[in-house]
Amino acid sequence: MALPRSFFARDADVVARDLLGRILVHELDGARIACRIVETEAYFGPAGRNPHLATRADMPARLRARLLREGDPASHSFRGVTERNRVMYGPPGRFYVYLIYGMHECVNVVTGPQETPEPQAVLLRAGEPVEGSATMMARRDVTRATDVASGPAKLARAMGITRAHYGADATRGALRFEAGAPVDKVDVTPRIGIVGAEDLKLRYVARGSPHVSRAPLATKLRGSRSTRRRR
DNA sequence: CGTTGGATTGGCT
DNA sequence: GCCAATCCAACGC
Repeated sequence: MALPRSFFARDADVVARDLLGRILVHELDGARIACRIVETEAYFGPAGRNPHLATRADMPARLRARLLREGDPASHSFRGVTERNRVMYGPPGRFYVYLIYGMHECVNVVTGPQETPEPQAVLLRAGEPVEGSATMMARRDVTRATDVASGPAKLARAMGITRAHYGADATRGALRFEAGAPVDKVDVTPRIGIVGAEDLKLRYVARGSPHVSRAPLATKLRGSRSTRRRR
């Protein structure tokens, strides 16, 4: 079963959280390749475009106040509509794919209530290969399943997602989401690789998954776990 | 194992 | 011109 439009017609933080455990499928060259989503990040929009957040009693008060007052400066939609981000200003449930660092593509799904449109999206940061893993490993030229889609650009590349999918409907078509099983243990942390909004905790991770992206720098986690030997 | 710098396009000021 | 929601090879220890 594909995830319905209504799934994406909710705020980015809610969708990002709920997307963990869901399946991203791509029917390509007559075969199915699929990943179970294990890491996501939510991106909101500029202040003033999200008045309904005031009614979000379930959102942490500090985060809610911050988004209402200052918006989300780390979002690609923060400075208004442009050629690149226009899909974020459209209806939820469509893919927003962009190029970064001149060579990597990253995939997002547009989210947010349809009645009160806001330019939100959820970045797909990592996945666990569940179908066609051999195809994905070959495409990425890696030998370990945990290296296939453990990062936003890796995920896009492994699954054959490019800017050609920009604006495509995520609820139908060759590239789409299927139900899967939601994850109940989730870690919430600051987003990775951004500057200026490091205090906003909008990254969602399936706790304990070995398929998540690697923290870039000295991520001092108290009680850091011991190193494990590979096989 | 941790850290660093280079790659390389295109969006935006 | 500047530099990004990244990745990985190359180092140093």
